Parts: sequence; structure tokens; C-alpha cells
Amino acid sequence: MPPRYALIDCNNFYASCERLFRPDLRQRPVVVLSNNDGCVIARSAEAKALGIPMGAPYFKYRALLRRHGVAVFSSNYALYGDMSARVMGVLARFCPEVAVYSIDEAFANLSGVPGGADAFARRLKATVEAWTGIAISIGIGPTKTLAKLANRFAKNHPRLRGVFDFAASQDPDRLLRHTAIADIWGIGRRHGARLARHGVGDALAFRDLDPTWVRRKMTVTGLHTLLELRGQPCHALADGPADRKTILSSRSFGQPVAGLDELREATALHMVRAAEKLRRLHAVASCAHVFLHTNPFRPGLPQHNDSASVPLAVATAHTPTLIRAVHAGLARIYREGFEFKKCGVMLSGLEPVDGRWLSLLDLPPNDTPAHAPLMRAVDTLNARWGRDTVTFAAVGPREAAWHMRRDMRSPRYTTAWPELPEVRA
DNA sequence: TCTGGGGTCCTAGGACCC
DNA sequence: TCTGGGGTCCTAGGACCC
Repeated sequence: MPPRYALIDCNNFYASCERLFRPDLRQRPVVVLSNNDGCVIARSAEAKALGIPMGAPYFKYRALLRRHGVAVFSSNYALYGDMSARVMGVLARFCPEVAVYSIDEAFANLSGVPGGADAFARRLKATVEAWTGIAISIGIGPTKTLAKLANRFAKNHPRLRGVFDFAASQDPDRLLRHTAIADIWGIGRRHGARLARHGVGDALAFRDLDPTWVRRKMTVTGLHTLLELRGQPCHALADGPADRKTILSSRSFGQPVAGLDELREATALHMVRAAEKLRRLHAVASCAHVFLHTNPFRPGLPQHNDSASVPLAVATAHTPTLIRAVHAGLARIYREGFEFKKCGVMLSGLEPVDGRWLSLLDLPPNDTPAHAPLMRAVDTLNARWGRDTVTFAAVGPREAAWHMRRDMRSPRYTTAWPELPEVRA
């Protein structure tokens, strides 16, 4: 049976999560800001109607937001992650095959579902909304790219009531003609602008281009997009289990940082986070990387961007060893006299912890087997009592000035006991 | 003052080897 | 001063996604 892909996604996900526990905001526009309260990354329908673009820098829009009584939130990933797990749980319970694609999206294969794809999707939508309070939209098509496209129509045309099957269309060419080139999944700003210069402005024109030309100008990625628009699947439901290749932890500072001591604390904190993720994947890393950036938005200031890679003698998930590695890298790239805006660490050469290669040389003393129980104990305590119940001295004081800003974070309603919502009769 | 963070994939080019 | 072809591996950079 040919696949019938569905793209299921949550409407204005972060903004919807914020509203769940704040019924007073039901009619008010809501926006959610990125880490550090830098820019707008989620908008309720009312906020979109006010003309606030995705990615709008907060400082430029603050006055407008205030004028229109927009409720503004710092991002609260504890809440969004938990709500995402609930939505995905419902999907997994009812769909024969699901692949989670992002925090607010999943693909499913609805081929052969009882009662037909459209009726099934409508039941699924009603169930998710009743059980979680999060509204979703569903697009269906013979390829993932067309399912994505169908999802846009489901969202943008209220008469479809949130579900649209591309195959049900009387005139598919017309749908493609009404899809702007940059709204195609897989075609971003750069290629969109380039195609527009060649007179290719919509999905229909792109679909009918010469595949050889597209292959040459846009690599196989672009070719796959074209073929998928023609109904020929190039992406499987789950494109391989996608073993992670890297783990990254980085952030802009709440305020500029010039001193080495603070950079050592910040990189240590990033490594604590990265190593937590590494152990959650039951993996070890064989290389640690560290990087520094000054502020690219201030080209007048002296700029210094650099990175260093530190190979590890033995692949490990031992946080202190990894911190020592990035501190060694940091010493190589740090320069005095610069205002740094951002730093981060990356782990690469990931291997499953059970199948790792041991060095032919003796194990270095910092990777003795005793370290695994210690890390396990740290992770267990933090899982039970909350993040950073126990941590590492190298990360420095908990209230350091360089930590990111999130001045408008809502309570972690569903994941922290002290922040449970209270209901008064 | 104030412009996110975390990923993937693809390609070109250099280093190195035989 | 002249001097090949073929292969692998790594890295940097570009493009995309949410």
C-alpha cells in the first residue's frame, strides 16, 4: 500500500501552552520570547494579526506589544517539553506509525487506517484537543513535502477545520500555484530568492523545473524536494533512526563577558548540560569542542571568534574530564580585551557506551570505571530532586551576572511541585 | 542596553597516502 | 625543472529545519 503521510502539528505551540493555565489570556494576544528574551519565537493568532513577525527582536517591538496589551513570556521549556510529551503520547496511542519530528510536530503514516484518512485525522484531532487542551492541525499527502503543504492549507483556511488531504483536491496544480516558493518545506530564504530571480515564484513552477538543473543548483536536497512535489517519496517516515552525531550547548550571555574566569564557568556549565544529554543517550564522546563569539551585530567593536577541538584519549561521559578538556581548549583560544557575546561547547565522535573502543594505551587515571557510578548518582539525584540539586564547583555561583535573562517566565505548572497552579473556589 | 539555540545534510577543497 | 591518478579523511562553509 502506498504511504499516506500526515503531518500533525500544534498550533502556535508555545503560546498555546502559556494559555493553557491562564484562561484570562484566552482573548488576549500572546507572544513567547527566545532564550535571553532576545526575539519573538511564538505568537498567538491575535499577535500574528497585529503584524508581529516571527523572529522580531524584542527590543524593537516592546512599545508595540505594550500598546496592544500583548502578554509576553520568556520561554519555559520545562512546560513546553512536558506538554509536547503529552501530545505525542496521544498520537502514539492511536496512530499505527508515528515519528516525532520536533517539539511540536510529528509525521505519521495513515495508510490503511479505519474509516479513511480524513475521518481518522478528525477523530485524532478531537482527541488530542480534549485530552491535552492543545489545538492541532493535520495535513495529509503522498509524500512528506506534500503533507507539509497540505498542513499549511489546513491552518490557513478555516472552512477546512484543521484537516486537509492533498489527495482530496480537485485541482492540485492550483494549490501548488498558491504556495509561495519560500513556503515549500526545504526551500529557505537563500534558494527562494535565487529561484525568484529565475522567475520561479511558486510551488507549481518549481515542480515543473528541469530536475537536472535543480540538482546542479540545489544539490540532491533540492532535487528530493522537487520529486516529492511530484508525488514521488524521497523521505521515509523516519529518515533512519538518525543516531545523533553531535551534542551542542551554547547560549548568548545575559551581558557581555570579557574575563577568562567567567568564560571558564560558562563553558563548564555548558559542558555539564551537554554531558547530561550524552549520558541520557547512553553514549560517550571522543572529542570536545569549545567556541567563543563577540557580538556580530556590533561590527564597530573588536571582534574575535575562535574555536578549539580537544580529542579525548578515551571516549567518556565523565563530566569533570570533559570540563577539563574544554578548559584546555578555552585557554588556547581566549584573548584579553574583547567583549564576548556567546560561548558554547560541542561533543562529537559519539559512540554507544557499551561498544566503545578502548585506547591501546593504559586508561588514563581520570577515566577509571569508578566514574560511571558517580555520574549515575549525580543524574539520579538531579532527576529525583530537580536539575542542579548537585552540580560541579567549576560552574561558579548560581546567580552569576552572565546567566541568560528570562525575566517573564511563567511557572513550571506541570513539572515542579512548588509551581503547581492553585485553584480557588 | 536590547537581534535564540540546537540540530542535519551536502559539497568543495586540502592533506595525506600509495 | 619536471613530475600522475586515484583514493580516503577531515574541515569549513553554506543551506536548511524547528
